Amino acid sequence: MDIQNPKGTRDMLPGESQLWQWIEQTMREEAALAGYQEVRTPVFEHTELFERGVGDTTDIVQKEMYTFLDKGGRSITLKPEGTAGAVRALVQHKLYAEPLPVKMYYLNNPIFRYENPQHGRLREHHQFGMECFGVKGPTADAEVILTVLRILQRLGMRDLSVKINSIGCPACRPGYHTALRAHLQSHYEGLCAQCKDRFERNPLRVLDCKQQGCQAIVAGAPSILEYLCGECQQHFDGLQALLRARGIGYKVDPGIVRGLDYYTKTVFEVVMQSPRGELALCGGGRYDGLVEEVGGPSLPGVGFGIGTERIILELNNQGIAPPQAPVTQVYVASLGEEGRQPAFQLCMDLRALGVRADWDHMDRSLKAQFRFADKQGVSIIAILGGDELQRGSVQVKRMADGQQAEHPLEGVAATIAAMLK
RNA sequence: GUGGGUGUAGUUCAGUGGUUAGAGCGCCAGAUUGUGGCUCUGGAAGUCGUGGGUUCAACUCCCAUCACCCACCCCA
Repeated sequence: MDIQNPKGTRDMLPGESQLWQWIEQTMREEAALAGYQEVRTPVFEHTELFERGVGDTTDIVQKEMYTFLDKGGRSITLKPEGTAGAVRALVQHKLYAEPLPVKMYYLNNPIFRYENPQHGRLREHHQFGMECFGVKGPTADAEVILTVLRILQRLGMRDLSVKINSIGCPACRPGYHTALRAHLQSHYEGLCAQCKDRFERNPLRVLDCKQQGCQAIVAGAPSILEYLCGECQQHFDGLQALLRARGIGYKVDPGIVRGLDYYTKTVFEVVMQSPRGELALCGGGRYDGLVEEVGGPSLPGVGFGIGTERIILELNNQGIAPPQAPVTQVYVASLGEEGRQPAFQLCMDLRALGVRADWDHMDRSLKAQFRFADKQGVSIIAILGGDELQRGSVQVKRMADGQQAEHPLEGVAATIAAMLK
């Protein structure tokens, strides 16, 4: 029996849950402030959804999906990204018939990609994402970008950069493809093997090749921004005006292209400086053709996904920890057989008053109970010994200053609860 | 998928062929009668990742395998 979690997965242990819950609460609150409601879709979908939605020329679909046949012979795939499932739900349940826009978010959906694990890269990770459907103009683009920035800011992060780009639409991208191909064609021999392949399938992806030779060729390539049609240009200008109006220090980077085929017009990334260079924290953009591609009406959309494990990486890099609530506030120490039941009773009374209370389950010595309670960070210990029980009272000790007083057992739960305020 | 590194108590790590494998931290217990943090003392705890092989003898050398870390690739 191999007791080991599968490669590329991680356990979230009890000691980390406060961190996750703090992040999740921040996400929920900011999404709610922007009028987004939670959607939960299945962990797996029909493979075809991703082949059509994400695009079957992408690396994700070509080599990174967890795909298998179920017992009914259906081809099933574990979600490799968050948007397609949300779009499928929107189309299937005809949410677009509701007043527009339709705004939804998903919170820590597990995302699966079969890759070699590395720094900030797992086979199962978790994403928060927001999707806004039905808005053609750049206000929605700005809204989702600003919301993710607010979340990161509220978590206390500094020095994150926002990069935006426009990759055009079906009207203007072909013109750019032609121009880009023409440029790459004249330097074809200098391209790496992979880029020669990209040249055929998706020349845009040559732009973010890291090979030196390709970089040099790309440096001289035409920029997509010179080929945007009027509508795309106007959209991009509009987005930038909105970001500037909010004082967002973004950078236009014609090199960001994104690894999913569904994007149109706006694409963006929020990038962190890891010790080994840049790592994308958040990626997103506009996908005006996706709803239709999945079988719905022609409906524009824009959204992003952000990896929670990467947020945690960056929080650790920046030395940020959540406000810690003590696991236990009040510890009820008892001595011997006769103290056990009164301790249990007092503890339950405290819990009924909303106090995090616990007692000794381990039959430890009083000293050990104190040590244990102190390690839990409790602020009050109530002591039930033989002497106190005879007098119908209980000792209440405040850990911070060591002050201790005897109170009648009757009504002491309320007294303690009041002391915590 | 390709290449490099690592894998020894709960944890961080020492230990490179030869008795019962060690340390810090953590854990448990004690330091006079029923009281935490500091200190001192003691204790428990290890299939040396796993499986083969070489050898009189393997944590140590060789091979395979698994996992982790790093690079490429790509991305959250």
